[in-house]
Amino acid sequence: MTELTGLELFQGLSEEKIQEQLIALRGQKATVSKGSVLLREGERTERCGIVLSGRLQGERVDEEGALSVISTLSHGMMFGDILIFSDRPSPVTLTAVTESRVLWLGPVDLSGTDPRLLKNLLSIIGNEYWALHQKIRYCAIVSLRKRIWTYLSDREKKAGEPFLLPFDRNGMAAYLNADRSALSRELSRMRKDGILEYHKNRFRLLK
Amino acid sequence: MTELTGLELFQGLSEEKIQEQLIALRGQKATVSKGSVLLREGERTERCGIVLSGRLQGERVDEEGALSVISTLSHGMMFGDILIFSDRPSPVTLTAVTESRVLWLGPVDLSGTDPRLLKNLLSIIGNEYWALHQKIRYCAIVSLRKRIWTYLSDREKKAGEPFLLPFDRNGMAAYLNADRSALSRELSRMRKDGILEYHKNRFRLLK
DNA sequence: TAATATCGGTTGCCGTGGCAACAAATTTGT
DNA sequence: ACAAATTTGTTGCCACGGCAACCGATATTA
Repeated sequence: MTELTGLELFQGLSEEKIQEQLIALRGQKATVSKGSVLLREGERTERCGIVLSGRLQGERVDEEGALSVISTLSHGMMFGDILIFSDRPSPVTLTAVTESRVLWLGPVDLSGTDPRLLKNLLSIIGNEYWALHQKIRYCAIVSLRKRIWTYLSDREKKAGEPFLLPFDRNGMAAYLNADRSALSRELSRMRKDGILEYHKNRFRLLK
Repeated sequence: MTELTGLELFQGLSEEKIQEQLIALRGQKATVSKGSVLLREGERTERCGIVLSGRLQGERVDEEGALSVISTLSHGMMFGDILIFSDRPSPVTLTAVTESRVLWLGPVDLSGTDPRLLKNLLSIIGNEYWALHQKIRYCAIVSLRKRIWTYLSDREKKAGEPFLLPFDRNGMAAYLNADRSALSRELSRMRKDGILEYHKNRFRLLK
């Protein structure tokens, strides 16, 4: 169970306290297979969760069937946490991109939770809210090249020099709200212009 | 002070309880003049607030100077609430579109707040998160006409038959991430095609 | 009421990028 | 190792919509 002590939600709690809270929060681990759906767009949920391993993806398909990727979740990240206290249904479908292990939590009773945990939760929520604003920032950029560049720059700032994206080209296009072939074309142009190098999902920005 | 009892944050609290919490939350009312800035993009804040009257707008200007409107806030809506518990800076600049009155709250000490108020806060946060997802949904629609239509449909669902938008054309374009003249053109076409009527910011959808 | 500013509509130009179709490269399964 | 499937790159076409420029209408101030 020591794999839980590193999670942001449990920051500042002792091992024993975590175990205690885990019971109060009705925590239980589960393994989900690649492609399975954890949460469906439009459905209410009383449970949230934390990714222990693997990768999840928040996505939505419009009426024409076009896929739009909203977020990707990897180790330590939470999902559904903002929704369980509201009566709103999930705005995205949460899918496992790879086989993953998750810690399910809930239904949550606020009165039983440690105030430190609550503080951690609010901080996590702030981060998710921030990430969503980033996504909006990308969306708002009209020029595809600038959109790509802004996104890659942000990733580089976070991950440093040559970095990996959590996407294949389809996913990247779906996240950046672009046509896949247009994305490929623009990446080629940018490479030809000498402002970046890449191979598959490994990128390095020049200049 | 009875104007506070209707606010979502104070739902379920008695008048006296509200007064008590107001002190704990360091609440104070203020009037802000049209055009003034309540919160600047990139700055941290320890205070949040509730709109009592008037209208605020969350916006951002990109490096080319193009304005992008992220959200509009009117009576009863909160701002900054998600940020005060996280170390993230504000992703938007919050501006008063009209002269407005706001109730400032904070710095907030979690331990001093009523659990019902906390529950209300989490519900409000859920709604804001949801609204941001709506905004992303609009952003993700490539066709301008469909983007406009989706937005207007949502407004109609909420407000019914002929409804008013909280925008002039510039604001509407900035919210829908479009060029103003392109928006005007498309609205004209849609009117000619007989799928909507409008005059200034009053709209009615047909079909 | 004239003068000025703001706001909304219209139109021509033309580049970006969506779309489709195909080819090459890489991965997966048997 | 071969075949099938998936992923990625390339290219031609062309429409959507950004951009600029202009005009009329409405609102604001002197």
